[in-house]
Amino acid sequence: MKLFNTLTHEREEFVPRTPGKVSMYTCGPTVYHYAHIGNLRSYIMEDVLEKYLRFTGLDVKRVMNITDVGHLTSDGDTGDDKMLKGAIREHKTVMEIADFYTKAFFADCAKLNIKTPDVVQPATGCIDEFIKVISSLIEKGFAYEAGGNIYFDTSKLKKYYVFGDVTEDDLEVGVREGVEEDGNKRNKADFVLWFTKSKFNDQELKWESPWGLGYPGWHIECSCISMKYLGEYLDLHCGGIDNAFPHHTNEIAQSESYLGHEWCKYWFHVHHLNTKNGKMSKSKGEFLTVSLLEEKGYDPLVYRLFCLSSHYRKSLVFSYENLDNAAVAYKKLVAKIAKLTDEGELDKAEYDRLMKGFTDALDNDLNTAQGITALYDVLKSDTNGKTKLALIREFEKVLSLGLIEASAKMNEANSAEEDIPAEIAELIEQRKAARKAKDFAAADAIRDKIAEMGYIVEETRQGTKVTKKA
RNA sequence: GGCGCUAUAGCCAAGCGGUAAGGCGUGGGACUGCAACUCCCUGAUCCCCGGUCCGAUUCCGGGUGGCGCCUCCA
Repeated sequence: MKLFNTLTHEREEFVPRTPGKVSMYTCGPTVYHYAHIGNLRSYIMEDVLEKYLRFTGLDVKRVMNITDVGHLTSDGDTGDDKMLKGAIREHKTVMEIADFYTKAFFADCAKLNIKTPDVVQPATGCIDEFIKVISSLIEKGFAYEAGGNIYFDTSKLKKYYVFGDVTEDDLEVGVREGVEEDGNKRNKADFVLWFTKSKFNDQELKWESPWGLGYPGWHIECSCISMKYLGEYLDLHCGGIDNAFPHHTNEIAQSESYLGHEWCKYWFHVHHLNTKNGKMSKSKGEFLTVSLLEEKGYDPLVYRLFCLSSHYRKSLVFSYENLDNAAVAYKKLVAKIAKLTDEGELDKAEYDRLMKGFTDALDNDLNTAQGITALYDVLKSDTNGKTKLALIREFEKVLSLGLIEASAKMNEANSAEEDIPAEIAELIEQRKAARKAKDFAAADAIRDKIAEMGYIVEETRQGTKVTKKA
């Protein structure tokens, strides 16, 4: 398959280093608050990528970190610790906060049919690895101590800004409000590997290190966790586009300096979910969660469909109007699939043709929008139900929209007339009689009454249909 | 200011040199007591200006707009 590689700015054929095997790393959440649906867009698209790689027969090992320490609101020694802030906000300990929001994150993922990675590693579980790598970086001359902290020296690199053609002078410092420069740094782009001097006397999580009691910087965890589980070479690193700089740039700097060779070949970045006012972000305050969508009556999988109907490398504007659009499309899709039966012989030629439509789409830089179209093409084909269902089941291994399950549920609801309470059944009989007598006012009144009792009456081509309200 | 991504119908969106997929909505129709469901029909000189080419939405150059990053972010 072809993937756009942020490192080269080109669509490249994805060729893993070891034939048949893929080592894949994903930057996980900082567990100081709920994930919002913008965060989850990235995880949805990465999930599709992982599943498609598996679909094509590759053996994927995927690792994700959980940031539960060291993520400051600024990368100098000045920012607040996000975890600590969360703990203060909720009057809990940092570890309680981490535990709570880690669980919440995976619960949201489960609702969105996002598979849990093979390895999930909290940063606090790898302190020894961090110390090992930082020590080596100091030894090799890539890191220095200043003001009690250990910094990575970006001036020692041949090339630091790997994702864009920039020099240090091009960068404006303090563009964002509230960012202070750390005077300990030798170079503007240097970043902290290990903190010992911190203005937080109440920093709860501290570890012994050769440089004193302290805690790790944010960037070091991803490099170390990746290397611990996936070795010296990484095929694919994923994350949100906002992490390209500085986070991923710093990861590359420290990893390659430590290893002495190229580290990761392909970089996959998902673009943002925006509102009319720009990027949805936690620091701006207002943000949408999966639970909130559920409260408003949306199936989380409708949001997944919404994400899949756009390309991952395009910013996507969220609005309820757009989500409603997806909700209707989802419902219709499910209804169409529910009508299919597993009858007939598999039509091999048509199966292959339609399958090709799907794989061509996904092979083309994970074009999920086109993949959804391939799904519609299946439904519109004049082939038999067996062939269609076989294809849909295969597509669903990648799309994971829960279409088969939802259509089965729909069929169940349709055939569950025996579960209708006797009083409802009685009303339906009354309504039938009223309709027969052309007393439509009475019939409509009864229908309203039934609706109040939680059931929906519809006249279909097959006759009166009664379903329980969702 | 620098760097990156992007610009296609009311909305979402595909398209990778040979004269514009798909979804939602709208309007019309079939069906229906009504409604819902379902089915059929319905819409675009592809941001602008140059260039390359027999031919450009597609490639190149230059604009303009949107979004992102430039030490919190997925």
